[in-house]
Amino acid sequence: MHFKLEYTDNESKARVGELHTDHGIIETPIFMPVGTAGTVKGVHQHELDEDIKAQIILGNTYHLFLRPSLDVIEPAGGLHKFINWDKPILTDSGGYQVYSLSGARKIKEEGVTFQSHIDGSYHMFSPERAIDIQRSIGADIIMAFDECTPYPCDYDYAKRSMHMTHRWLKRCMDQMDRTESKYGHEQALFPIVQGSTYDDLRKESAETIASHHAIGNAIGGLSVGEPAEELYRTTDLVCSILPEEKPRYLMGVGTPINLLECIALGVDMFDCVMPTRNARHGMLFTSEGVMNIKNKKWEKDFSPLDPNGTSYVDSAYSKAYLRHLIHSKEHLAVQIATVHNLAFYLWLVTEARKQIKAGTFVTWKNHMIPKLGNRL
RNA sequence: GUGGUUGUAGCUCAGCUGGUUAGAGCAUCGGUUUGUGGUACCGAGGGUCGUGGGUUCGAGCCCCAUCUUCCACC
Repeated sequence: MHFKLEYTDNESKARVGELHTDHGIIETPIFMPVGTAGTVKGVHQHELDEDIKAQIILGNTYHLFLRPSLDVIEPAGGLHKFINWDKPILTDSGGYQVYSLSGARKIKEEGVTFQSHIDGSYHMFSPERAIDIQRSIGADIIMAFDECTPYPCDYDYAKRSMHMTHRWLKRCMDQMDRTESKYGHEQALFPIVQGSTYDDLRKESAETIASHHAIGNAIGGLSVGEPAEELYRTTDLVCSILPEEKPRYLMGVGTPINLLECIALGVDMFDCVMPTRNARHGMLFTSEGVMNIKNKKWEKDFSPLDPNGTSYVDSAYSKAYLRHLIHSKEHLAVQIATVHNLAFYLWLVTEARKQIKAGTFVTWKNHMIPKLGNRL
């Protein structure tokens, strides 16, 4: 696997590149739809490919490990075959679940013991175990096992946690060296920068991560409730230290505005549950702003869902119809809204890519951001 | 016709022996959601307690009349 940096913007730190994997090329900047349990909720794999134009999707180690479990994924031939998706997959290591399931887990140097949310059974994830599981799942990009600290987080805790994440990274890398891919394609480990919102910790963490010369690097521990200015300041600082020639993945971000602002800071890859989760609750993202399709004002609006939208659902269905489906809790509502939101997110990053190559990115971004914040 | 039964928010219903501004679920309206424990969560609006009298310091609760729901009997 390798990354080819193709263009760098003159007016910002935005870049255009290609990440070559054994399952195909990912054109950056890219947004990666989240498919926690082996599915991007509500959409078919062929829709992901043909309508949404996703180039890579996420899976989740914690969730897939508990269900269906490796006993099913391994004999299936790995996650790609199991779910019928032959483009790249990235798996999160379960580090975020350690954070989000904070009620039912215990963190130690050796690893994390936690209780299954499904049947209450006890399990232990160590850095070594997280790598082994991700080998069995077979993702192209596998994430280091880290601790994602909450916001706010006191300095001493953030510092100790960051150092443990660094030690865990070393153990992840050693385990990568001791093992090999199970399904014949290359798997790359991305390490994760931590350090909460403390500049000196972020600097130290970014330098440590950079020193490992991984194929790509990730920024974690953000978009956990901090103000947008903190997100941008920290991302800017970390990007200035991470190597130019390697892809940068900002984990868990974000809103359409977050994406454009962070692309301008030099981020290449994003993932976020926002377009999929919010779709299920009736919030649609469009190039003219966000729309709560549940609102009464759409009741008799029979115009296309999004006249500027790129996916077939945007012209095939009306606002009034989607409102009706959402209110009726119909399954088709989830499908339409999710296809729309993901297609919009993919359009946004693809358009950003074009604008960077054309040298018009900053002008375009400044034109888009006020619109993206509108409430329709 | 007689006896009993019922009437409280748009809907289904709680409201203990009468005691502050009458509650819930659903529905409606609005908001939240950032490496997915999310068909989730938060908030708001909405009732002259069938109607009219009466008893009482005080009535959704007690009494009378009347209308209404359902049941049984003639």
